[in-house]
Amino acid sequence: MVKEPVMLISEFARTTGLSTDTVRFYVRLGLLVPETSTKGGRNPYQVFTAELVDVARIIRLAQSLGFSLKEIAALGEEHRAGQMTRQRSAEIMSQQLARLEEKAAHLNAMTAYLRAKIDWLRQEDDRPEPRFSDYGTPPAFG
Amino acid sequence: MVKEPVMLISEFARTTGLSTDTVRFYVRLGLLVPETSTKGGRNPYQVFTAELVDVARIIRLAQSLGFSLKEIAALGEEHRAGQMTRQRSAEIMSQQLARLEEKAAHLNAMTAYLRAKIDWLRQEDDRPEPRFSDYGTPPAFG
DNA sequence: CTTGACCATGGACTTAGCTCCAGGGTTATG
DNA sequence: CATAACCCTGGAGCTAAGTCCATGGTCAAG
Repeated sequence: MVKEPVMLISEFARTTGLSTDTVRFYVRLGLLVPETSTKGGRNPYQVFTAELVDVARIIRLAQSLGFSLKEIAALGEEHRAGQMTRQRSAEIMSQQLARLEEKAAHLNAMTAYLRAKIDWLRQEDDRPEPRFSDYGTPPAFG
Repeated sequence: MVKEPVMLISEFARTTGLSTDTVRFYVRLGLLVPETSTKGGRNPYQVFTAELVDVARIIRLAQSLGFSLKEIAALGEEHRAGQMTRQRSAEIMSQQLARLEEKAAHLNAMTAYLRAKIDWLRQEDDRPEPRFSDYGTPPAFG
């Protein structure tokens, strides 16, 4: 038996780089679901596992890629809510994956455009300035 | 001479899919810099060019990739502020490009993780569940 | 059994990014 | 010149995502 790292909120906050306030905030939103310690009396302490450290990292990453906490929560919600079959879980994750790939496409469009523009700027020539519309994803957002 | 499409705010809003309120908001933030019409008397009308339609698209795209309006504005600020050399512009854009590539790395990490997990879910085997920390970018955010 | 380090709750406050008026000017049309 | 259809400014209000107390309970050390 390897000892699973288990910690209280402030240590968890330190290891994830979040503030305790933010951690509690995420717990309220259901993004993080810590266990309940027997300690703490009427207001029991929350205990966080190593797994939750991973979850926290995913949350921050997803967030930095433009997903809202609500969207991120939805994922975990469904995961815990129903005792889903592995198949169902896989389906949901595939949808999530599709959204990531969409973002990747947008990213590639912007990257290509920027590259072209940088290139254009570096050459002292008189080709026409690159236009974003030529590199873009068609006019669809979300 | 091809007629550059020039429009007033409501048409611009329609073609970009933004609300006029949002457009005005962006103008206030300096994200969009329309020209000033001679019409409108004391409160002159703003006129928007096709170029700005492109800018609006870039803004929305960048935003969907997790850039804040402030970050997006900073880009354009510097662009307009100094009469920059092409070299300088290229440098700034290269930095921007680096940020995009960083995001791309994050995206790839998440994508790889999700794929692994989906795969794991679909196989009814008993390999260990994939851990995000094995796919991730090291613990650095921003 | 006191003291310092934690923990919890609840609520007020902040910033970003919009959205929604109200009030008033301008313009094109008949 | 009336009237609809625009335009402008200014300010209030809203949601998301935190942040910042104040207040009070719990625990471990000495």
